[in-house]
Amino acid sequence: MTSPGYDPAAYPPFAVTVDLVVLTLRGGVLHVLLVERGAQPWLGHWALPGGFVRPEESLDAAAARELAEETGVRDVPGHLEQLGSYGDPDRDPRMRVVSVAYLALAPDLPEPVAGTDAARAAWVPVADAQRRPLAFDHDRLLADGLERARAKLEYSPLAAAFCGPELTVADLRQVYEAVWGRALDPRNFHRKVTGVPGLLVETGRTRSEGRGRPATLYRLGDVRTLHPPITRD
Amino acid sequence: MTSPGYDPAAYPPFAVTVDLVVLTLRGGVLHVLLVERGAQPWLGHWALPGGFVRPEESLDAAAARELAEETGVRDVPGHLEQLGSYGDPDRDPRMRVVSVAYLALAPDLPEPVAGTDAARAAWVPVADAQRRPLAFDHDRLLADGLERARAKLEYSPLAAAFCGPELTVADLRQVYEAVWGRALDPRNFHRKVTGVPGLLVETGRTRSEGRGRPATLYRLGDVRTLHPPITRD
DNA sequence: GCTTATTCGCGTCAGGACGACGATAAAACC
DNA sequence: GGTTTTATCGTCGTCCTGACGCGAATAAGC
Repeated sequence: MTSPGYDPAAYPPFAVTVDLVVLTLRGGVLHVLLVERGAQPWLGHWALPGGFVRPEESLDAAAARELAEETGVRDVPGHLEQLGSYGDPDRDPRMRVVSVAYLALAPDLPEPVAGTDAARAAWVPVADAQRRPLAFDHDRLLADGLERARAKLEYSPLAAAFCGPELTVADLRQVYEAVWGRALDPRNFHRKVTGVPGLLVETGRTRSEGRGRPATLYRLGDVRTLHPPITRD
Repeated sequence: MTSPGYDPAAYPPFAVTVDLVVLTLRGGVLHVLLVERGAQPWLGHWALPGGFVRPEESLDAAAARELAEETGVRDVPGHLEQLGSYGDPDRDPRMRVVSVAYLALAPDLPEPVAGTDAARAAWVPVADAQRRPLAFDHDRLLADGLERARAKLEYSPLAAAFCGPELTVADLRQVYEAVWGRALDPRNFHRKVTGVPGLLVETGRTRSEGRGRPATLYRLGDVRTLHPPITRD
């Protein structure tokens, strides 16, 4: 709530940024979008992409804009949601910064383009990204984003955000296996996914991936929550 | 992430506040803490309590400080977690404000004290609070906080945050019924709650509420997640 | 063409959790 | 003592689960 007696001297202004945890699937492996910092502090370290919120844009709009800029794709398909805010007083030595983190899930995208403030940008396997120390508190942002994604796969159709508009049951299963880091029984997974009413709509066509029986092609239905959920235990 | 070429003219500063959705149980009815605004804008309207984040405190610390100030209790027992951030450009006509919302769950507390910037403060039944238009975008904050609380009761021991250190199964059930707004079968609820390993630890004593058989008194165990969950369907 | 490997999709089975509800236990109230 | 109230335990049929067998439909090798 905004106090009526706002005194700019007593409450110095904050800088507000958005940081993005962008996840995608490349060759069955979960990747996260990272940029290499080209300036102090944390010069040379890998960091999550992000930037300042502009005066006239909402937080969601700022996240969407940054996502498009950093991936080089105009309208990024997939999913974008707020993750949380991180504003410890010493997270940036230069000034007081509050960062609003966003989680993005996208299908496989082309190689990213480095922004003006980054030396380079790349898709990094999540396992590698978690091994190296990231800039600022981005280790925690990444961990929180991963946990959010893992939890949401259980009760939402969000796994489809990693796929194109038409997908097979095996596509979905590959997403779950990559995000959860665990193999799933193809037969039980097939039963559960096709058992959620309204989740998958048959297109009538099939897709052959080379070897094996062709898989039925589905479009995503309009359900928002999975009943019953796909549990991880 | 923070750009090296930060230009204060290009990126005017933001005010950062914390707003609190404080829920408690009073007489079996879910209440939320509201304050009546004593200044423009939204003078005379009810709003969620909150205030500015100070230069040297973290977001969590600011939320805890405001919670203590607005309730008048030094160390508020219960639970406090971040809900999300709300920063639409026009949410406050005076300046660009980003508000970090927090959700607090507390046992029954004394009547609140009005802060300096509020005409008065009161516990308001949630059903009443949702009927009147709250200041700023606080309708949405309240709705989001309620949904978060309802969802978290399913898979976390958070319902105990509404109770004291010693509680009965009926106490817990009353929390679930008040938050979900739905009657639950006492027998099935008892089986489910006592069936979660490590959730409830017997104290060996009982508590009599007047009529009826005395209930076993429990302390909360140290489980973080409920396996299996208490579902609402 | 025939076999083999591979993937897809369906079916079976036992175990566990569910909602609905009957039955018993231990207190207060009349 | 009898009734009411609340707590706790038990039963039953249904549904979801993981483990796993099996046929169907394709590509690759011979």
